[in-house]
Amino acid sequence: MRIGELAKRAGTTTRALRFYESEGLLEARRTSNGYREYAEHDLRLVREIQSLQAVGLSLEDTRPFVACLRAGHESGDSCPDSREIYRRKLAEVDACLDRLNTVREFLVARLAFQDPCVVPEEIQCSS
Amino acid sequence: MRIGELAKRAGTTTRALRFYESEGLLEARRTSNGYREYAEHDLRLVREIQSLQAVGLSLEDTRPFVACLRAGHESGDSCPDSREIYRRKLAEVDACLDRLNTVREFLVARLAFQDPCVVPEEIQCSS
DNA sequence: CTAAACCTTGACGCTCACGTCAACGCAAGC
DNA sequence: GCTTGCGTTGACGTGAGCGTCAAGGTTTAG
Repeated sequence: MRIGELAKRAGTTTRALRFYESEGLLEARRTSNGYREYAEHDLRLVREIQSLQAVGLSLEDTRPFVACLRAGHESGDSCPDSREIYRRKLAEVDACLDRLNTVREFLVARLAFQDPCVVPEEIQCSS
Repeated sequence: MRIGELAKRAGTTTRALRFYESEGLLEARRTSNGYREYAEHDLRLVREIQSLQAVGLSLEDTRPFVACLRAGHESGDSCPDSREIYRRKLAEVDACLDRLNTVREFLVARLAFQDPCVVPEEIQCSS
């Protein structure tokens, strides 16, 4: 299958797929005219990347999962490196939740009363 | 006070202050040699901007607060526009909290078992 | 034969809040 | 007079994950 079909089946764009390749997440053999040719297996890889991005992992963080699938495992998160990423992300999420709860309380307080109030330190939770 | 002193007293940089000015958040009269000259009042404005950024508001969102202070109010969030920003932000934070809790449960589940699991839709909570 | 619909690489655009030069002027201490 | 440390404007860089041309080659349907 060529890049357009893979993109359509994965619900993404050719640009994204080329970007993944440039990042070393995806590989493709080339046909004689230089077109990329993908296998069914690659659809699985793309879907893995997408679902991980959906939970807020960076592309960088998806590497171990892709490698895990490439290594032949049935699921991308059955390898130690992948599970470590999960743990790191969980810690991040927990920290973010704490922070957002603090912010929430601050906002609620400011909306309820009009008293000056001490402000927390910094913020930059993403994902 | 000149820009360097204001930056130091506010714990920020001259670059940031010039940027605020370019965004219309801060104004300064100029001395004969072209140097910016700030009043004590401006320190208050900068602090307001900083504390709002600390709770995750964008610079754009700090405008009403700054305007409120400029209008002579004792606190930047005593004006309707400011309070509206608070409400919008609170809604954002709540949505983000929901999303992060979903993500958290997903991560915990994946770490606990190794079963395949349906993945949520999209993510992009910031602040 | 031609137009449409694919594919290729390369390169700039986007968001946000500045950081980091570059190249210069001004002021003060020695 | 020279250095040091202020200030000025302008312009490009940063990160993430692509979007969006640009300028071409290829394949297929009519």
